Amino acid sequence: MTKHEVVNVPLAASPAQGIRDLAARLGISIGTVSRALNGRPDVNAATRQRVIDAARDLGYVPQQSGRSLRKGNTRSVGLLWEIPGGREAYGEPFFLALFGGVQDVLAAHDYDLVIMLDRPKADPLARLRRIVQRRQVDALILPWTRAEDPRLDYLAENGIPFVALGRSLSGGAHPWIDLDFEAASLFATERFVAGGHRRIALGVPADSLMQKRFFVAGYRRALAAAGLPFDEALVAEGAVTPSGGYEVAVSILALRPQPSAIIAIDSSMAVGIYRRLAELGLRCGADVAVLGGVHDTPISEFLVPALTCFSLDTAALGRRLAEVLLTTLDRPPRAAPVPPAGELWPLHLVDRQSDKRG
Amino acid sequence: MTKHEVVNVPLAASPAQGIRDLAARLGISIGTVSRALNGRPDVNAATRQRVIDAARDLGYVPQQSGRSLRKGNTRSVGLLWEIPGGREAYGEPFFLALFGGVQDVLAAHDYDLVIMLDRPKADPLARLRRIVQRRQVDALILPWTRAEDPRLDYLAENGIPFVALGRSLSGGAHPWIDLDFEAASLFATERFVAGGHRRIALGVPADSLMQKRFFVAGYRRALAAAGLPFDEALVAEGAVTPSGGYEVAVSILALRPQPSAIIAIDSSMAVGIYRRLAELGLRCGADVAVLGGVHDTPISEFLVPALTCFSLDTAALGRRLAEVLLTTLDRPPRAAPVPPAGELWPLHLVDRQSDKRG
DNA sequence: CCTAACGTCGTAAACGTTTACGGACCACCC
DNA sequence: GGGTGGTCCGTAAACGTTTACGACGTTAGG
Repeated sequence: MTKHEVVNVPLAASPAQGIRDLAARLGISIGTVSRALNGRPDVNAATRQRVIDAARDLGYVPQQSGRSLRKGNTRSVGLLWEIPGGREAYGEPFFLALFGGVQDVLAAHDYDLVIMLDRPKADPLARLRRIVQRRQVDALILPWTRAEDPRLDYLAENGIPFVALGRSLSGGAHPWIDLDFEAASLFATERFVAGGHRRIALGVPADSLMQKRFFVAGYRRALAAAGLPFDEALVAEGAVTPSGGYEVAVSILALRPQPSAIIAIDSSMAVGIYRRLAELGLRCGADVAVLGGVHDTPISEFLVPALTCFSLDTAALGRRLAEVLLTTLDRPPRAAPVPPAGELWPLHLVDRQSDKRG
Repeated sequence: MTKHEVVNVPLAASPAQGIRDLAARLGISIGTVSRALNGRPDVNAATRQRVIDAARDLGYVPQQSGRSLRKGNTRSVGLLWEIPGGREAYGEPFFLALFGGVQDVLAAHDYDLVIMLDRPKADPLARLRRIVQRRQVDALILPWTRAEDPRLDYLAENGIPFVALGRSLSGGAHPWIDLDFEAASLFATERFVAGGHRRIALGVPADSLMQKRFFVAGYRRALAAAGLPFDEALVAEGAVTPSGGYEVAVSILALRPQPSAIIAIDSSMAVGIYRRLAELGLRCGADVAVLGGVHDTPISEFLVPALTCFSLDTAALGRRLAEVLLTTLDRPPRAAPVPPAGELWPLHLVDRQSDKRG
């Protein structure tokens, strides 16, 4: 029995479980198989092709646990997403498009995106710590930072690469991407002032999200520039949901003199605002102008009247988040670290009917 | 230097990276540390407590890759979720509540839920295969089965435990949970017939989801029982989104004689239907009755008029999915296999205004 | 013809953990 | 005092993969 005969033996049909199996069937060593599949230079072109073909035919794919144990990384990026216990939750349509964008870029670089859900708990770091200590992911994406956000400090201390969606007061220098809520509310308020509105109300979330600060700041700047007084009662807090919008509208529309315009921070509040207006016999647009804030979800366009709101390319935002993460992740070990930078994304007004008299 | 002195040495403050570190600091072997942390019986109670305390203080958590390499499992359950490339996507509010329920039960059993996104591709099995072959998860949850669903066959062939959300024509016996769409549309149609409606239209998705079959089947049964003819033109197809609902309404309301009632399969179509009605000067309820199908999302309640639709405890459904999976997953290796069973969950009508004349 | 260089591949040692196995020690009972 | 049994713990071998290292054969250069 010569070597040639061994080599030409047809490969068995049953799937190969491990690299040893594959190597045995090809009559070569596991080291060569691994090198061939990993694109190392020191393997004969013909051998490499044989290995690749055999792996395809037998359905061999390296097992992740062995691979990451040896290499010390997982080639996956985590996204830890906190959802409240109740039935309503914030930002779903928005997030799906966002995650899709992240996924596309990561997949192109052979990274996996793993989304993990978390419930609000006494210790906000508990789950994050477990993920980091178990080394389940190589890097993290943190959606919606809060004003004081211990997650940022924790990740920075432990040297885990991450990118934050939103700015924060805590944490040192780290890459972030945020939407320019301040410019958006500034623009919206100026627009209403120019349209003759004098009492303009704001709908914002009740929690400590950074968004809220910036949104109110832009509003105040516009008022000040127009010489209008800032009335605390005009800033109403509620959940970023239809029911939250409803509550916001209830409190705002009970004020006297009644405000003539409402700017919500997020368009998901709009449905609730519309309902309250209808209950009071007020026409949206003609009697009270409504501007729907950020996120041009599929709903905005089909409401009656169609909702004027702010839009951005959500999938592009997701792609960019992934790209930023990859610049710190996929670089040679001894390369100079990239300075962490922030990006402020503009929001564009989608001009529809809900803010118009006609 | 006696043993006692070694034992009483205070533990260093820097975090322990591996089990060897922890063992060295405690002056015991790594085997004992592992046994202590894994709750094995053959370890002294005092020693166990020392180990647990030290692990807590030093922040030691076993690294996942080593653990799963040795044990042959990952203690995580995957959920592969296909999202279309466009901006709109189906069922987000519904899914978030569902996933939350899954997460809660899995976490209670010390399993991780990892959600992975996928784009529709030429080979619908590509991603699934990679996940299975890399052994990234121990089991899978498959949302929304199609009539012919190769994913089910693939998982069954490879012996991967899974539970499907929805029934299917393909695949052998496997556990599933489905919503009783047939009973729902039967009930809704009967209700409209009893209310005097004679031309009742249906809005269903364009793809091959099993839901659609059952939904149309219930509708036809109710019509037949009432002696009403089945008119194919009354079944309109569209995406399960506001814009899909709009398109469905456009085609339905152009029919002559005009239908007096519309039953959508999913409440997310309702916003688009409402808009089309408004454009035609028709009053929702008074002129055309609308029934919103499944999923009582936060939006349904706040639409004007409030949407009558079907509801179910989505979080409970998610919890049940996880429980079903765990019965096949968390049992001793040599126990008798549980016979795969299916569960059909009823849908309850939430009675609001959109289907009423008044 | 000797040496160096090169291309290709096999060998074996890691990575961090769990666990089968056996050994040390003690207590107990005939 | 010699078993016997039990408790507790250390040793070492896995799990599947990647990769440093060295070996082998060939070629080129002197």
